[in-house]
Amino acid sequence: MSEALTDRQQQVLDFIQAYQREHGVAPVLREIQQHFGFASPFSVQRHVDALAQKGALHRLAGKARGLLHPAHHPGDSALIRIPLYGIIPAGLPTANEQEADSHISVDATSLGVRPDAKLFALRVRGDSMLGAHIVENDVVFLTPREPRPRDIVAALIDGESTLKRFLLQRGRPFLHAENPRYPDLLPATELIIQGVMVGLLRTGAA
Amino acid sequence: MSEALTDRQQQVLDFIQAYQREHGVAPVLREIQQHFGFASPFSVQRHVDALAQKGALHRLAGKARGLLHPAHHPGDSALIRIPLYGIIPAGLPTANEQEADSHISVDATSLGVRPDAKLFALRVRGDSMLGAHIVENDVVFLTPREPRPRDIVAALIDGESTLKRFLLQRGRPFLHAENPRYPDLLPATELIIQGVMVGLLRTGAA
DNA sequence: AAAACTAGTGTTCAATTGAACACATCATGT
DNA sequence: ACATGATGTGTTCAATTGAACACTAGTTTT
Repeated sequence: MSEALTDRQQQVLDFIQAYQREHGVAPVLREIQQHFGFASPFSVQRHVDALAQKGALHRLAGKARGLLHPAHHPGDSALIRIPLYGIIPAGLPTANEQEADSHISVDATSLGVRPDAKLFALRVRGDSMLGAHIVENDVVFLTPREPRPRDIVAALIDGESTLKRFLLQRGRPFLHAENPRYPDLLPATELIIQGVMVGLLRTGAA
Repeated sequence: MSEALTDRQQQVLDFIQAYQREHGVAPVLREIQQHFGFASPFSVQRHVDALAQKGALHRLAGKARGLLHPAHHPGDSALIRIPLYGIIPAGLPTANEQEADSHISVDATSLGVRPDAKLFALRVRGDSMLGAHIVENDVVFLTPREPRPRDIVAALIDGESTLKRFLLQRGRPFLHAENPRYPDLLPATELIIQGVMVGLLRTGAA
């Protein structure tokens, strides 16, 4: 479907990509013109037209800076900025992202979540979820929502948040630590479920 | 440092964010105006000015669609784009990122690597590294460099890349699968080490 | 040699779009 | 009462910027 690009077209495409990364917005036709030293904006115009026709570029006709990389497509490369808490404070960490220790940026599609998902992250302490292959210092991504059975959740127990697996037994919710050294079942009533695990990031090797 | 936003300013900021996600470019002042039903573009202008002054928004003065999220800042978020391969082909996957299945964007600091690090990613097949708490469908991040003892490496064995732990025994390099069901030691000579694991991303819960 | 394609020049026009000013309203606090 | 600030209206201006046309030149294809 997408025909091969000519050398010049590839160069223009590369420049647009680089410009977007550096400035956060698409370049204007005249900026491309300047970069290549063209004497006329029309040269750029036709290269861009060609790129759009070959599907290598999506553009918003008539709109300023409407050059969009297919890769940078709506939704596609939507980065989400996830606040990382050492210990999740009591209450839901919704509004005040300021108090986060730091932030992690990941693109939504790689994490398999919606681009507008409200996530927060928690650094794992201890080995209570070793059986689920979650080790100390792992960073788990969580989203506040109602847990479903077998979800891994962050629950607030004794003022500290802990990772547990959310289970149903005889129709009643329980929390289960995936490590035989920990109490097997805790009644999940009266407990605050802060979030459901949707992903994990580990740095370094094991 | 950043003062509190008024209700209206927050609404405007939210709209800009939503618009960017949906269209890939920032909205134009008049588009914001329409969305809120303002009769005058100047209202928007002052909200945006206020947002910029409070640091909630970065803008390119005079440029069309120059409304930038601080999160989307240039330089600030040293994002690295990591090509994800299903199966790493023979040879080092350096230049041709084009053949990657997809890309994952993560900020370098969160991964604990240098911003100019050349990484690639590999989706884990099988359970050969279960002992290191790496499970099927995990995505491991690797960098091409000389392995050190106890590093987890991707090695090319029989035309397929496999994760193993790199060990020294009696001064000689060996590869070790962290799973008793797999052959314990393989001589690491004559094998191509494609990369050393520097991180891991898991989507979904366990 | 003719046709087709890529690349570029010079120029013009109009739509898009950011910026500015003066004035009005409402709430808040002094 | 008075000042202050947030919010909104109407209007005007100028810079930014995409789109178009006519013409030239080199290369490849037919």
